Amino acid sequence: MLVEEIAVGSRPTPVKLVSVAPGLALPGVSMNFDANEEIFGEDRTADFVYAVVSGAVRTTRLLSDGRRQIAGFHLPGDVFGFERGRRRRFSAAAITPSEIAVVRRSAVEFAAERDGEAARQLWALACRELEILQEHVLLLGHRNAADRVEGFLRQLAQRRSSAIVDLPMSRSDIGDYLGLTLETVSRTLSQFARVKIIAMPSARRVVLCEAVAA
Amino acid sequence: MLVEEIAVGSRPTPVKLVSVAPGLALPGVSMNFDANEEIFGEDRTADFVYAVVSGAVRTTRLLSDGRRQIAGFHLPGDVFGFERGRRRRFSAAAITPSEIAVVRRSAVEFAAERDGEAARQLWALACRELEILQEHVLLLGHRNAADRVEGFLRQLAQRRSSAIVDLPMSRSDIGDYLGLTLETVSRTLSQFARVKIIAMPSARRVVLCEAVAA
DNA sequence: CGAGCGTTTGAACAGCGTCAAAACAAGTGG
DNA sequence: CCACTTGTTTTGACGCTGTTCAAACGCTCG
Repeated sequence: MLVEEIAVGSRPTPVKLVSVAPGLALPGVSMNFDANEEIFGEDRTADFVYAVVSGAVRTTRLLSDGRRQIAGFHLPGDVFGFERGRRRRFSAAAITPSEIAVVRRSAVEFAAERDGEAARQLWALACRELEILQEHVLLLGHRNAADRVEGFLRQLAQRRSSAIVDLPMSRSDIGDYLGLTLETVSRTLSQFARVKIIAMPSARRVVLCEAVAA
Repeated sequence: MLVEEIAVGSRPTPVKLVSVAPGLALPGVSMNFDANEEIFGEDRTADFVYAVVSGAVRTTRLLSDGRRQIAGFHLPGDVFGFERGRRRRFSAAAITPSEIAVVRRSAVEFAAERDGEAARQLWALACRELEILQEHVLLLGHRNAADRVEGFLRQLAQRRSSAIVDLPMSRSDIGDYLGLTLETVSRTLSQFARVKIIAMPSARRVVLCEAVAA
């Protein structure tokens, strides 16, 4: 049965309709992943599509120089794992313990062909991912560390619609996302706190002051 | 009539079916743009979708520090100008004299809802754009200039399926695409030529040696 | 309480950005 | 055909910013 075919992850619930996006329910399962547990690996066959229910996920690629680049952070409501070809071009792992909705790719394609509204929804989802990726490119385009980190915090705040930003990911993750070292990220955050651009009640929580939150 | 509503560009052909992608023809017009002519501007209403027939296009965003980031280069066969919201989040301009197929957005959405195959094609197009953007993020993730420029040349060669790469864009464009200055791009290319990684018959043409083309 | 991991901070170095000038290419008009 | 203009590309010198290497600090959990 389906739940057996999904090798990774643990304790899948039985197949039923899972909500991939508001107004788009597809047959799939909900699975739980531990922190740092791999969801799928590079070069594996891409038979499933995923939606974050709770927690946080990172998609990464190993670079030629041995470093890893984080292609994206995926938060509740985001989908990931779309692929044109048969193989994965990135690997994905849970950052914190996460609940993930898993839908068979063929089920998605089936729905897209049958149901015009579903096709529209899927297209809108892909466009949303496109926009998020475009914003990521803009972040990386900034030449200095301060602008990148500030933009990163802004984006998180905007996606969460809150000036209080929880950082599920480590400094190293943020660095690999922004093309910086973890030390530079740490230093920049400390400096922001020193000049009162942000408050840092703990290392994994940031509060943006009004001027930045805008 | 439609051709009047499209303000920018010149000499639009009458409305007919234009090929947006292999196997996807939609009602639209073909237009010609001069080098550096704007196709659409930031914050304008996003009523059209575009496909490059010939030439080359850049999509850009003005950054807070006054610099501009190039979000993507669009070559023949690429589509651009997809938008979820009503307004453009980037501006687009022709790099060289270009022929562009222009399709009304409502026509695209109409086709997507009616025709399952068209919806599939559109989804595939969006996924393709996603993949190109992901590769762009990977480029920008590299910490040194040499790796970024090398990756850039590799991508162009791969998209063109040729070791001979024509660069329609200026050094400044490449810099804004890679998050580098035009001087660094120029220096890096010169260095590549010096150590015979590439040959540069002219400033706008690069030939990759076998070891790099792979 | 101690072990282990993530974070912070420091000091020295290297690479890229900045500023500036020269070389080059392409087009214009005498 | 050549002098002149304009825009792009190349190259040089210098300073700053982020990386690198290293050590100390502070959580969290056994």
